[in-house]
Amino acid sequence: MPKVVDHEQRRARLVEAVWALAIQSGLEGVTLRRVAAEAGVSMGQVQHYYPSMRELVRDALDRAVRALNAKIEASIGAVGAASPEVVLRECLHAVIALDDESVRLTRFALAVLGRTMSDPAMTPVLAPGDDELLAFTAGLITAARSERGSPLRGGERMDADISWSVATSLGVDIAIGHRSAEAARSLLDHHIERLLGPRRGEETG
Amino acid sequence: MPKVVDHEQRRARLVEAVWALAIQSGLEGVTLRRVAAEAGVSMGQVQHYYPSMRELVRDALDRAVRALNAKIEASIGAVGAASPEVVLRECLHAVIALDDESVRLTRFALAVLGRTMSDPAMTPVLAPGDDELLAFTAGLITAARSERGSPLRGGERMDADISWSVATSLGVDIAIGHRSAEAARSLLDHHIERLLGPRRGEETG
DNA sequence: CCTAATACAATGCAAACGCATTGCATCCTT
DNA sequence: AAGGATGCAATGCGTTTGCATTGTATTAGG
Repeated sequence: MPKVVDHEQRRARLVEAVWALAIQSGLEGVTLRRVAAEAGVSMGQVQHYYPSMRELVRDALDRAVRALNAKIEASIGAVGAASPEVVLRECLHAVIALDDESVRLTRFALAVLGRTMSDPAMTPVLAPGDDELLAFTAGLITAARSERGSPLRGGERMDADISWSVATSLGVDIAIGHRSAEAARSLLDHHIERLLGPRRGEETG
Repeated sequence: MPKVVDHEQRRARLVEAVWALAIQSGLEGVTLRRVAAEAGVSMGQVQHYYPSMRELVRDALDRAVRALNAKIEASIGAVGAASPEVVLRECLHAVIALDDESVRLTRFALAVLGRTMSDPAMTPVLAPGDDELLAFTAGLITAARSERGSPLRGGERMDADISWSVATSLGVDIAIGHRSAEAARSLLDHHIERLLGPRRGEETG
């Protein structure tokens, strides 16, 4: 019965505005009026789609995290069937191979993290790797090691956990400008090399 | 000529109030009036010691970072002269051995990080390990490895960089409640073990 | 065509904000 | 004792905030 519009598109536009504002002037710079202005719509429209500021930011964070995950999963899926080592490398590198959009999203997520801590309802969305992901990664490490002929020592699960920590930490460093992408990449390569150990027959000293 | 008071104590009290407010309700919850109330003083006093909100938060961040570093350096200094491996372990563990106060400070620093990105004047205070620290740590790693009789492969500088990333990343995880202290500790131990390699004569597989 | 529901747009409002100003009490200096 | 600098308390101001309310245009169903 009403005017028919694309709700999804409206929300996406508003959230986009929130991202832009938060990145350029901090989360404190995100107000209903400014979001409306940035999106080029009226304040009434913002209120129509989000009952409160809180909900707006919440959805913006939610969409940012989803978008980031989607990008990572896409680049992982792109490698297709390959050796465990290649897949592992792609997984970890995907986290730090941030295009401009990903940097924006990461920065936004980081900006929200501060507020997040005092708002338990928002926390879960930023939780670290789940059990499933760690188990999968541990499997990759095990396979890659045995493929290299490198000795297994157990603790691959911990190795996986640490590797994700390293990758995300480097990703954050890139996003906030504390590291260049190349520096992060070579660090991650170094980590993976140490992680998988020497190839069969390779000298170690 | 004026009333004589302990300026340092006043500022410390105000900054303490900022920390408390920021942790419990986010940085947005830090206002001049609330800081005054939390510190149990008048708003006039807050203004007297800090010309603007910005300066207040800036000093609060500065003091938080200093306090954190002081704690870490203290626990490192406590080990005195010891083997490189012991010193190295202490250095890295110091970052994740957070007492309640350190957790508060870390959380605060994290809360400010969001705003920081849009305020370049504040950024440097949160910069990662400097060259000096990395060189020192790389030296420890080299020494610890040779003490173990573990082969050197070069790249100790990168190993040092990665190790600090792991430690700080774990520290952050603890502070925001994504990991327990024990879990972080065993992960860090695992990392160090892999980092230093097998002891002479030890089986690897 | 009529009606009701929807999608806004416009405006209003109380609260809260940072900061400026003012006034007074205190204490050292002379 | 006088005087001036300082430490603060109190209050006021103009702006901005999130949100509520109200009004209006649009369109599907009857």
